[in-house]
Amino acid sequence: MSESITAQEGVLRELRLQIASGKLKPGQQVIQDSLAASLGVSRVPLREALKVLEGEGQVTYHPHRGYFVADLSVADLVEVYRIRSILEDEALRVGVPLLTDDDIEYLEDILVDVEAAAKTGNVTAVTAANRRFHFAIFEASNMPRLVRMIRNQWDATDAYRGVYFATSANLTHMNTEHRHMISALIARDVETAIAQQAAHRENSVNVVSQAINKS
Amino acid sequence: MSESITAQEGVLRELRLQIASGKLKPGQQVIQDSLAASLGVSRVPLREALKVLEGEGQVTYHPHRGYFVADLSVADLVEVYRIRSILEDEALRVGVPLLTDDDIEYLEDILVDVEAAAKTGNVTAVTAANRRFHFAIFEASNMPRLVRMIRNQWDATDAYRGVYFATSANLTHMNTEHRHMISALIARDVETAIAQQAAHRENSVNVVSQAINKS
DNA sequence: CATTCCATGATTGTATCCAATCCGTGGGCT
DNA sequence: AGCCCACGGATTGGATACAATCATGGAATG
Repeated sequence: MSESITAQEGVLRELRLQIASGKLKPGQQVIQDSLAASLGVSRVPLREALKVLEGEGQVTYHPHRGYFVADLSVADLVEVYRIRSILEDEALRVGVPLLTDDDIEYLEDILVDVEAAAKTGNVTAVTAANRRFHFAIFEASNMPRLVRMIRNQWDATDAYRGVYFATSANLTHMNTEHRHMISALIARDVETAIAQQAAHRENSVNVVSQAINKS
Repeated sequence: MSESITAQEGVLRELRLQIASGKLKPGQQVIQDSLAASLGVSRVPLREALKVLEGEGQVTYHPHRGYFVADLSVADLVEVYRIRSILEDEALRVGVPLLTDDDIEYLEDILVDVEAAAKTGNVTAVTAANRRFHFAIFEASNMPRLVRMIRNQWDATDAYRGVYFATSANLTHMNTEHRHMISALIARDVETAIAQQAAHRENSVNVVSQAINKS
């Protein structure tokens, strides 16, 4: 039998997808009645899922007026990336020295997935695999709270990330970065890993800030 | 007329108090029916408030089994304080140079409140004023997301903080620390401020870890 | 005696209903 | 015309009712 899941969890997953895919656009109000209906549930589990997203900063909430998909200002964007950088630096500083050879092997397996996905050009698959790669590294820190905070920051900009991985130049660039990163990890070279991760953020922030400026 | 507030907001405030005061003990299951009844609301707003607390790590949630007041392990505690330290360092590094003379004056006003509260020995008042002091500093960073993350980390250990401010020696110590801190702020001396804040955390972690070990 | 199974009560999950609030709109007044 | 207020539709907030799930304990079985 497939995993018995609560409606609320399913709703949460679906909402994340709709925000990341742009089906729910930044600034837009979430009309609970119609959204709940379109998801095939009542408003109760939907509202609980929205509370979770509110805590992550993916939506904002105004009492008696409802939930709105978060609309980041440039200042918000700068803050999110600054926070990402201090959190990710810490995760790498702690985690890289703890990497086992098995961990490295696992990371290389993920890289194979990423590159395979890149060949097919399936943007969703690339995005997911890229994420798995970076978070597998962060998780080596053994700091689950820290990793969750980093994940929240990534999610916060999902609505703007757009189609970065849709052009082959960007895909090639990503692969190069990943290869540099894994070399640093094999050498357990913390500082290079941190620098590499910073470069990765640099690309990301450029894509996202363009998306924000367009809107 | 006083602020019209939603039930859910009131419930959230009350839950925070009950967790911080130990009325809801770490590890204990939250029985929604009875708690909702004791708060005079139905389960719907209670559940939404619990979702918020779950996002902050104050309670844990197991589908179909319910919510439990978070019970920190020593490893969790270490992680929370490590995260606090990187977040607070950043807030000070950004915020201290931005402090205006007005800000400093405001901080001194708060310190007067803290010391007045200390004289009365009202633990709740001291705790609240102490918190106001530290967060007023953090807020100088103009990084609301960062400040919120720091606040979450403070909240995470509220259930264990106990009666630190109940002994006069500790109160005296706190006042001394605050005076050192404000000197550093007046001098816009980032590094000393960071060191002072680290010392403050050091006290805190000792208190909290004792509380965890007792349980 | 240990183990499995099921019945049962306790608790959570969700749908539905109604109340409270907000917001736009239009009529009346100056 | 411009302003104010009352009203009505749209939407959210919360209470209640019921369904789904889980945990407990005791009976049946080996």
